[in-house]
Amino acid sequence: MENPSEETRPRWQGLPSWLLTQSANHAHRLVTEGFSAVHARGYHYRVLATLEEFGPASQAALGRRSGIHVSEMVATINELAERELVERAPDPADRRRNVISLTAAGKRQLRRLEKQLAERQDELLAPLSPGERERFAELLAKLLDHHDRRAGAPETWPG
Amino acid sequence: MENPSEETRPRWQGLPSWLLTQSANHAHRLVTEGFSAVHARGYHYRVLATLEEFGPASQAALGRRSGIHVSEMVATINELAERELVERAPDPADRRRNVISLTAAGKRQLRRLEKQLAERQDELLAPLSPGERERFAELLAKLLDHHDRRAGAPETWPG
DNA sequence: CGAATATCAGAATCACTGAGATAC
DNA sequence: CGTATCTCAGTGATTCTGATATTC
Repeated sequence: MENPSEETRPRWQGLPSWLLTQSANHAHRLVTEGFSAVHARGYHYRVLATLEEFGPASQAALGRRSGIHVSEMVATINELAERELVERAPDPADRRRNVISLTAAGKRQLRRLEKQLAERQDELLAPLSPGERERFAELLAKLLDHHDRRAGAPETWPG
Repeated sequence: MENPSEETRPRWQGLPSWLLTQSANHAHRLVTEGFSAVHARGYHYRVLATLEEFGPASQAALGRRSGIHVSEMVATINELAERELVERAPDPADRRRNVISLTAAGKRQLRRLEKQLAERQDELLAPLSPGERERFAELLAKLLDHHDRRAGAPETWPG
């Protein structure tokens, strides 16, 4: 009964939704590994990148721009501030707010994270030719564009 | 500061790993919704489909074939048995084991689940032409095949 | 004895909800 | 007053690990 080389493939393994979610698991794992190699997680990268792109901002604004839930943002900023990768200062113009800004060390960490990210993309796409990679990204973008229009993007990622 | 139409797209939104994980979230959501429309979850489908495909089996064998963890299997079979979609009987030949088998009601439920699944695949792939859908599945299969060889498939899915 | 089976309890991760205090 | 911000506690879903008892 316990045949080690199982006879058939379960029927669902050809379904697009299965292929997609399984591939995404691999992608998630690769990226998470890359981040944790420099002692970070996905939220750290997203906050640092958003800060570099849009400049200093309140935690709420950062959350909107990076797609991170406000209550997650608190913990994320705690972690980044503790390592002095960002600075958290009260906003003199609006005392409800903290102004979060990128430090020099934060910028250096962002460079490391981007290096990891690039390497892991390459690892993820290893079996595909350059043409296939392009086609793959196009198809995914088309799919995502369609579904994001029908329901605001949920925004999940390695953590 | 809180411009409602945000200026630029964050840089990571073009990354294959991002596109893939976001698309997978949509796929996961669609399939989960489909299953819950008939009061089921992914594990239920997988167990029922595996039973139909391979016949009655112990919980451990079912787990290996469907990629469900043994300890998850207990709860899953509890849920299915309570609704009489499967039968759980002690194995006279090996008293450690339960023999799980599909009931007529379970087979009917499996048909409903497969109908949902087909519909949701279609919804997922809506923006793609038939040719694109084929190409998409090929690329995903190629990716998955590569990575599954390097690390035994983790097997996650709607639940 | 070691290995397999079924069960249960608990940990880790992830994203969210809800409530509170403060400030606009 | 209603709304926004920051914080924290807790929920629910998901997937493991570990421990136990039983049987092979």
